[in-house]
Amino acid sequence: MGMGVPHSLLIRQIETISSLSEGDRDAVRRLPMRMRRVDQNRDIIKEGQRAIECCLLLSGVVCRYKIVVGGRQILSVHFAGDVPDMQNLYLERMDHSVSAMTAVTVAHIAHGDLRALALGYPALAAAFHRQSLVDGSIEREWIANIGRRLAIERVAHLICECYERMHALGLASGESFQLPLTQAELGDATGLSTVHINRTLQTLRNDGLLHSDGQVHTIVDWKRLRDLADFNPAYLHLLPSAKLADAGPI
Amino acid sequence: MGMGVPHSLLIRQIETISSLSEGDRDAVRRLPMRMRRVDQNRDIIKEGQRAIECCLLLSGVVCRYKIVVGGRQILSVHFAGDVPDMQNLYLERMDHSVSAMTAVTVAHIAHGDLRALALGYPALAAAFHRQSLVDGSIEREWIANIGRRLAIERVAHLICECYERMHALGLASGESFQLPLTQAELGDATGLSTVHINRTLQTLRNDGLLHSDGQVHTIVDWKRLRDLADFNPAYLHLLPSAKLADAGPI
DNA sequence: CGACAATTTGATCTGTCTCAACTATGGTGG
DNA sequence: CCACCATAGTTGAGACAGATCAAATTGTCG
Repeated sequence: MGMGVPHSLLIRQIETISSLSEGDRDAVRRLPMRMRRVDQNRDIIKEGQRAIECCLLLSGVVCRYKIVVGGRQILSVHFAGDVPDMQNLYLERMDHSVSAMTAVTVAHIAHGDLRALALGYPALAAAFHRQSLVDGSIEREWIANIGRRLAIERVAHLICECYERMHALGLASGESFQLPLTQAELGDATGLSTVHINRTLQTLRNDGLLHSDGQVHTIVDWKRLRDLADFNPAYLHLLPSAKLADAGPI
Repeated sequence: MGMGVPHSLLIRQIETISSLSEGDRDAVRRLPMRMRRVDQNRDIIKEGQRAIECCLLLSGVVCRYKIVVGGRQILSVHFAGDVPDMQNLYLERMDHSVSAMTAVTVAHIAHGDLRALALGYPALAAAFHRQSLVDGSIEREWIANIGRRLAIERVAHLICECYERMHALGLASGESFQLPLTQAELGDATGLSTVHINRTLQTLRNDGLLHSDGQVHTIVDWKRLRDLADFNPAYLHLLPSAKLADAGPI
């Protein structure tokens, strides 16, 4: 009860975008959590359902997605430490589904406990609010990415974003990182077909920007990749302490 | 002091998605507001700026947008009663710009006053939070719209959304409504070119779904338009009292 | 080894873009 | 009051990014 690894993970995540006092951190450490394991490709919660708890991702990767007539659209990707369904704290019904892209472990936190926390600790209420605003900011960047960029720029941008966010969460270091998405899933995230993702990754590799081998991606030329993607990490609203150095790791 | 039209407008907007008590409404009525007029096509706030106040839209239409190498991408459209920049209550820097699509009047509300309100009235804090979550929900639907739907479906979906939202705000009644966007702006909102918007609107008209004449759009066959667009208004998270009847106005 | 999922390749097709010209439409100043 | 100009809408022709379809290849795991 309390003080566990899950609580530290949550605190770490919150502190990538908000500052907390020791009292705030202690309050988070007292949050009751219920662990659960979810298999790969299983939905954690489905569109239309109503939820009574949020889920903190402890390990693995999940995505949020919608099914429309044109196929599946992935809306966001989340890593260990993220709370992908913070939104249903104040919206009764899910307007999208959350799915495990790998086998994952999650910690469920009751809405009641989170709301009580928000009432007693305004800084945490603001941090939760801020968290959902950052999610919104990332969603807006995805709108622009899908709406106005070419395939190669879209893919490069998604890679840059995941790279930067995983660094902030301590899930990547150096120029290689593991992003467990299939090419079909990369397509669903960027609004492209699987075949075109395949060809686009080959182009990125031939151009000497990125080397992708299965789920392991190696940044070959960060500066040129960033320029191609038109990637400006400001929209992630990371605190300075969580950012990559400007010049990047290369 | 207070009790003005702007305050009623804000209350009406909040009540399309959250329930308030009389005490909450009174607190909103005491909010100090500073009116301002903005010309068409002027930015109200620009990407990168830091803001110390939110703006409540009193009349006219504004959009949020980003400029990327591929052009401009409109991220959302807002009508009288909306607070398009609720987000910068907890994020220092704008990650996008807000622009007046028509001549508009706005009421600025200081962040300090809003934060004080949120502290004293938890229901309002939740309503503000809920507001930004609904904005996020709409953004996610736009991702799916742009990423996975054909041009004609995208345009139809945007029209359905604006129609439904304007009804909820009391800005439209019957089957005709005025949406003051040029075809170029419709293109920027849907990730399409101006020329293709033009042809798509003609197709919608020839198919007997929608008749657009300048900025006045007339729903000719709501059911078929909704079906084509794959439009399900659940993502707007409107309270029952603000919804269109299921069958729609036709 | 067999089976199944993921990746890769080739060929063809098609939505949508781009470019360019032309036509309303409306506002402004001479 | 009209000539002018800017803005928005319309049309046509051609180009191209990316989709689709189908098959082959590779990888993975029981």
